[in-house]
Amino acid sequence: MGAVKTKRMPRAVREQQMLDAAVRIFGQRGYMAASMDEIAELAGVSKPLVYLYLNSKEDLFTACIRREAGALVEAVRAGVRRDLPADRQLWEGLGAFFTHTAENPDAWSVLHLQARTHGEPFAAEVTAMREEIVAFVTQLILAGAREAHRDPDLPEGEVAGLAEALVGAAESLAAWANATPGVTAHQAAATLMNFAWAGLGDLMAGRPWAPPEEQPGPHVG
Amino acid sequence: MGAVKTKRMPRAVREQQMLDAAVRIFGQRGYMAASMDEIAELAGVSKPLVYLYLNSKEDLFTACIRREAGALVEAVRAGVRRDLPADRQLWEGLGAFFTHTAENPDAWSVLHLQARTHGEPFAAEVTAMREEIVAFVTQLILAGAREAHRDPDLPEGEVAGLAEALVGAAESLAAWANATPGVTAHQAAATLMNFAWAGLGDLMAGRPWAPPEEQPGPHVG
Amino acid sequence: MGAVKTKRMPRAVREQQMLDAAVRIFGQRGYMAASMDEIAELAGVSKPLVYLYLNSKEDLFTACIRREAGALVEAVRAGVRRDLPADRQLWEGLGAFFTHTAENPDAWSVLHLQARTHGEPFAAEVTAMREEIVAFVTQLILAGAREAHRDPDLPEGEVAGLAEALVGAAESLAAWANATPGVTAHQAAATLMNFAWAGLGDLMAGRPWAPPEEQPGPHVG
Amino acid sequence: MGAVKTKRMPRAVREQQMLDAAVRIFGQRGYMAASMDEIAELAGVSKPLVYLYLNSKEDLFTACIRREAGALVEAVRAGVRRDLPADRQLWEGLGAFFTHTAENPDAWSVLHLQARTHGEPFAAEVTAMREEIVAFVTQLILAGAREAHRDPDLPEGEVAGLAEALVGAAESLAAWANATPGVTAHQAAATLMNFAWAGLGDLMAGRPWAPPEEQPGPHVG
DNA sequence: CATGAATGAGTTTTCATTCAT
DNA sequence: CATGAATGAAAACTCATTCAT
Repeated sequence: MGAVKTKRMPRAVREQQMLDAAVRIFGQRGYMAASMDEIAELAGVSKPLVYLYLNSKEDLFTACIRREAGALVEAVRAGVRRDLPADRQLWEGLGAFFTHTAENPDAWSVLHLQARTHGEPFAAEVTAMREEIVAFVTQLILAGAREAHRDPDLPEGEVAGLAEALVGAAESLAAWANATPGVTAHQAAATLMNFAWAGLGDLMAGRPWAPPEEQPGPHVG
Repeated sequence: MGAVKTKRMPRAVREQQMLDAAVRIFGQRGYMAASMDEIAELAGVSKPLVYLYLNSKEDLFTACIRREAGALVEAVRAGVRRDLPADRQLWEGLGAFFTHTAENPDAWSVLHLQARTHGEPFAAEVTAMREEIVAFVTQLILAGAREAHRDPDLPEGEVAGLAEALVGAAESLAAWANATPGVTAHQAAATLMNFAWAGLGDLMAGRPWAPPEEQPGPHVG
Repeated sequence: MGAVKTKRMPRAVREQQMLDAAVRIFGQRGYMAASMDEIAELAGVSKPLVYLYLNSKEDLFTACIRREAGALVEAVRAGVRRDLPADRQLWEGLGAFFTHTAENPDAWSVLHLQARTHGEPFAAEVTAMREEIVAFVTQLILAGAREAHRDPDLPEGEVAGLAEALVGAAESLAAWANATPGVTAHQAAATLMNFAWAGLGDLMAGRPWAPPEEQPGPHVG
Repeated sequence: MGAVKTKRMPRAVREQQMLDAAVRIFGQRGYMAASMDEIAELAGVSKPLVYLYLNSKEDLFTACIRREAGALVEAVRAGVRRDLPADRQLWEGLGAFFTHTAENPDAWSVLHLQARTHGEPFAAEVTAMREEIVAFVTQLILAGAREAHRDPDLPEGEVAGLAEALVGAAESLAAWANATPGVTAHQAAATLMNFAWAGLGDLMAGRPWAPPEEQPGPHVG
């Protein structure tokens, strides 16, 4: 069922196994419905060992959030070449984001749903990650405006809302792409890129944003 | 604290009191952390009566979701005049949406967070509502393209993604507006409208979407 | 085994049954070794009911201590006629004390051993009772000195130590009498009365204190 | 915190370190609340080593009781010169007793509270020690009566009760002296000596027992 | 209609204790 | 000798849920 029951592993390894199991259970059952029994069983260890290493259900959950938040941010960071123009950077970042969330649905459930739903301490943990991403996007928007050779009329405060909307749309599309068969990370990224960069107005007028098919794009599996 | 304890009320009224209490508790504590004891006490009735009328915690939760989903859809529907051009309809719909979620934070928490986080059956309930809204938005996008007098190059499936992205951005902004002091429903609607209709590209080029300030807009409190 | 399992009793009655069971288990197993399961079973109810009425193990233990402390003080108070000379009052008080502790060995274990051994809060509870008794004895000693028509050379502070020693001896003898077959409450009271009033010196010189056999003495079963 | 972690010590030394730690933890936390983890850490050794040397928590506790009981009896024995008259011997014994208990409060807590509170086997261990002391006191009482040149009217069985009462009073006063600031071992011994030898009757009549201030008395720190 | 009395089943957490190295 | 890795068993406590009145 769970991990192969090997005896006597070094602590670091066991801890990762426990986090693997916990992310899976938390992601599928939800934080409260998840039982430490089930997590321990899936990890292939006894409950006391989980407590010995991770202290409590809350600490275990926090450890899951931290690990997965770090992994997601790292995946996006690794997927973006920072020497490209702003729209290309956004395109690559979205691709990496949708790919990672598609490949780790339980982790995405933990970050997007569970952590936000069960108390400030956990929510704060994801908020930190989110702010990193929002800051990145904000920067891209400003860079894009600069590249357009036009003094942006965008009020400082307005950009925050735009970045928030973009990230929110991305988060929502991730869940949608995961749940809708036949929608790949690539397609999700393209849809959002169009929506965000060209806008519905341009799309309707037949002026979509052109994805750069000729060059190595986002790393989509 | 709860409703005033009056004897002998018609069943329908009692049920609404119970749902009021349940939405508040579920919204604040979360589905699992909410206890039937607390809900019964806040509703001003005895626990067995709650079970007599609403059968179980799951049924009670489902009833909450249904009622609040209906109320939200109805609020949006009532806020839109269907004889306006597409962008105006979208503008009014967003205004109604942000207004309703701001005025009913517990209900919004139940729909947006709790229902999605505690198992398929509940998530399906909100998904149904969401699909209604997505369908409405999809229709608006197609109508907008038609109005632009141009054969939309938009592939059928692509529009679904766009609507999904728009609704997702709206949901995310609702939470953001609720949590950020000083951001009104009107501002949230304007930000999203700009983002969605004009797109980042146009915004950067100095071509924002113009909100119709001279006419009665969305019903913002 | 435990109380007869009767269904649907008024709360006050059930609470006394629970306290009865708890005193017995706490007295025999000790506070920490006692399990709420066992107490509930002996009381003939389910564990949740114990928690519903008594809140927690600590509260339950405190309730036991309070009830039994009150019962013991009341037994001593009821056994003493306050219009007698000091030595007779002491004699009657001791008799009542040894009788009560002999008839309620578990309660005595709770008060004398368990409560003193498991934390300040519990110990404070018995200390209050003890101080009542020490105060009574102190008063008797002073009254006795007055009756002896002699200005007592006893320094004020010294009397506290004497009362403490007398009460301590009584407590210790109670356990001894309970554990030694053939020693009645009457005999324990007589021994201690001799020891305390006459002193070893007088006893050795053949001058014991004379118990008033011709009159109704302590109520010994 | 605990003993300095030195490697390769002879077994006997290590065992004493463990017992030192155990007495301290048992005395402060209580038998059940004490954890083997804490004891091992305070002793500066690993848990398995504790088990290797002392087998189990019960055995460890028993070993503590035995060692401390022996130490207390030895302290009293060493403090008494057997060639003095009975009252002087009692005086010296009490002094040694109060001194030892004051200097070893954790050990006294283990013997007086913990051992008596957690089951027959442990209680029996202290009972054995207690009987040694009671026997010594009994002997003193009989010797005192002989010295008084008077055929003691004291019935054989009565003397047991008297010794019991005296020891009980001493135990109780030890706790009282430990808890009451400003009461020295010397004062406690004097108070009890007065109470026991002269008796309340004589005290009230102004005939206290005279402590031998001119000679080397009990070894009070 | 309404409720005080009652519980089965499950939760997190802790601890004494033992191998394998 | 000494220890890091691991666990079986149990404890306190909670909750949704149901009768009998």
